[in-house]
Amino acid sequence: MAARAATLTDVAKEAGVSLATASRALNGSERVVRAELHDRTLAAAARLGYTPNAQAQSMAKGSTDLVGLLVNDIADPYFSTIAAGLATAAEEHGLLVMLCSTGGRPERELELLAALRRQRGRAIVLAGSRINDRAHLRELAAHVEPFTAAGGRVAAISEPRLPVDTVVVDNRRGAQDLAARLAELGYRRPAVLTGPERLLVSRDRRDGFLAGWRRSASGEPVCAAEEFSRDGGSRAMQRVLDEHPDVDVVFAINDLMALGAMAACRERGVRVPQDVAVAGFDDISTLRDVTPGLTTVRLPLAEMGRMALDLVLGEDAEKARRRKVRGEVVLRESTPGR
Amino acid sequence: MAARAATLTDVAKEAGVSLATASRALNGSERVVRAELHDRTLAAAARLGYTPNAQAQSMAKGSTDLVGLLVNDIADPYFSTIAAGLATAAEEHGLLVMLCSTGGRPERELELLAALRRQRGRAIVLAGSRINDRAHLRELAAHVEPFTAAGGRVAAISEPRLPVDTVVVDNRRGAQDLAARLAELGYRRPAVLTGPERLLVSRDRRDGFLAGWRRSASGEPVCAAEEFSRDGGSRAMQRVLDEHPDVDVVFAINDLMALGAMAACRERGVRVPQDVAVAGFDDISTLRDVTPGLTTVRLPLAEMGRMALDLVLGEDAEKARRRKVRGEVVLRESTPGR
DNA sequence: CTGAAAGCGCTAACAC
DNA sequence: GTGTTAGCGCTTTCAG
Repeated sequence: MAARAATLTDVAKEAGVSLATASRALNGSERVVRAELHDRTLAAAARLGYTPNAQAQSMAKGSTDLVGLLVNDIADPYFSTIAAGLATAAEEHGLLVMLCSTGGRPERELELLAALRRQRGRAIVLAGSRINDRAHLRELAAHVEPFTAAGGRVAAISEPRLPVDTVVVDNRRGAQDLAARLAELGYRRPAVLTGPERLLVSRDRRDGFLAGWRRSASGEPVCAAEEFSRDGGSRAMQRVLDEHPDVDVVFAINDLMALGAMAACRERGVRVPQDVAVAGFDDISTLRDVTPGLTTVRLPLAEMGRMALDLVLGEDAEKARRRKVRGEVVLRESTPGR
Repeated sequence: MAARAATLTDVAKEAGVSLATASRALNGSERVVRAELHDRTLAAAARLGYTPNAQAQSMAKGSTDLVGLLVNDIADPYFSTIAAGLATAAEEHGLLVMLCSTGGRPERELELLAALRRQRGRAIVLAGSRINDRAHLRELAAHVEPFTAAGGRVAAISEPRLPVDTVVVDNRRGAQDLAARLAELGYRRPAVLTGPERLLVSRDRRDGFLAGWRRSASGEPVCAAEEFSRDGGSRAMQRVLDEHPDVDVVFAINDLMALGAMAACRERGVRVPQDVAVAGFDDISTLRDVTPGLTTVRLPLAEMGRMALDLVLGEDAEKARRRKVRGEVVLRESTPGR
């Protein structure tokens, strides 16, 4: 066993035609091959269980139909929704998506970017928050530059820190709008549950919220930083409950953290929204049915994946283009107002 | 622009060494190359922004470090969790995962399987329920067979319908156990919310539940089939509420459908669990915090991804091996008992 | 330890 | 129309 896979040469021999003819019949342009030879070739291919070798094909023609997608964590619904959107768009273009998950580790991000470069895909999409680390950014750029110089295309879905096309989420603005709405609803003692300081998403959303709050109401929000996850949200909420029991509304930097926060409240016997209101960010679809309904800032996640692919497949506009995405505040029962 | 990427030949020339030496220094075994030439080569490579061409490499050495993963829907947490588990395991083996999402369309599954074959990956993992369709199964097998015959490995995470290694989830057993527990809790008028009949997961879970129920209590469960999703669950629940308002417990074939069912109850003013109890299947992690806590059958999703990779990388045991996975009933507040 | 040269499977000129 | 042949970028004998 482990016999080698049938090659085009095998097929050509089996069909009694030349290599070139076999290639044309199987993978090349239509009509050029006489019907009889065409059929004979196809029959031979079927008999041999032949499948073209994509590696060899793309070497010979110097181009692939692969696009790489790099995400922080594929198990996170934020990224899996983006991935799904991008995959759908890719299918329409006949492209194959190579999806890699970095687990949020910067070194791994570099490794995977390198791996994607090696695959010589047509394009690479980087989804996932940039971190505030010049050295890492420089290394990233060092990979991106030769790739684009060689004709590869790169886009990012994140803060615009790299010299590539990027789908920019207006995190500040979204959080700011949310803060304004919450202040309007009569809340006065806010807390912000953030992720690690180095994550730009986290920083932007917090800063946006603070700005929006200061503009609309008095009372400085308290902040608690934890891991960027459901459990982080839970821990952050517990700290807030311990240290600032009078807080009346909590903004968690994303829905997952908000989920953890709500769970923490439940465990402590703190009622949401009667005792404390909770809001998140992203509008993860599986979370739309939690109770009480979670107020959040809706992001068009799947659409963002599609936009990134469009950017990366579109005209090469020399300069790094920006496509801005705005979040829309969605008020639900978790913030009924006072 | 669009200058071609630097090749090994370029590097060799730049470093003033032979192609073979450059190859050895950059990608081959260590020590064989004298330190000086080694360094000179690396320097040249860095200067040129050289990255090996993986396609060419794997052509030359006749093997890849790609493994393909085919899932129904990457946006579904069931699959994204499996994918994450598999990706983690793949990383440990230095393998790259090529993730493809079929959207549940059988034709697309075939197309993507073919694409994965073309990529000549080392292995392919098929995750996702098989459907009850002999023709489709035959076509699938027709792709799998030549791939394995040529030394490729294939594993499935699903019902064992294909002649390949498979991680088999004991859906019947899990549902059966759940039924027994619910009967024990005193429920007497059950309903089952299923997906399309052709989906084997759906069928197995329903049949398991029915069997378990009949063994433990009287009263035949009513069934409602809808789409295999949150919205399907909602619709199915509405129908049950309309046609069998006396139902006291509902088993939804998976957590997503259960979520939809709970939402439908809320909209109708039917209280869960006071008026009707609800249970799901899978134990999706983001759904562990819904209220009331959802009774379900826990599946080790990430672990299943890892197991599939182990199978596919392990000794080729000639015969299609089976690794059975059992679900564990997790009782939560959505089924407090009567 | 280093270099020359033969492929890996396929496409794309280029001839016939 | 169809066949021949020269690469695509790299690894790997096989000689030196």
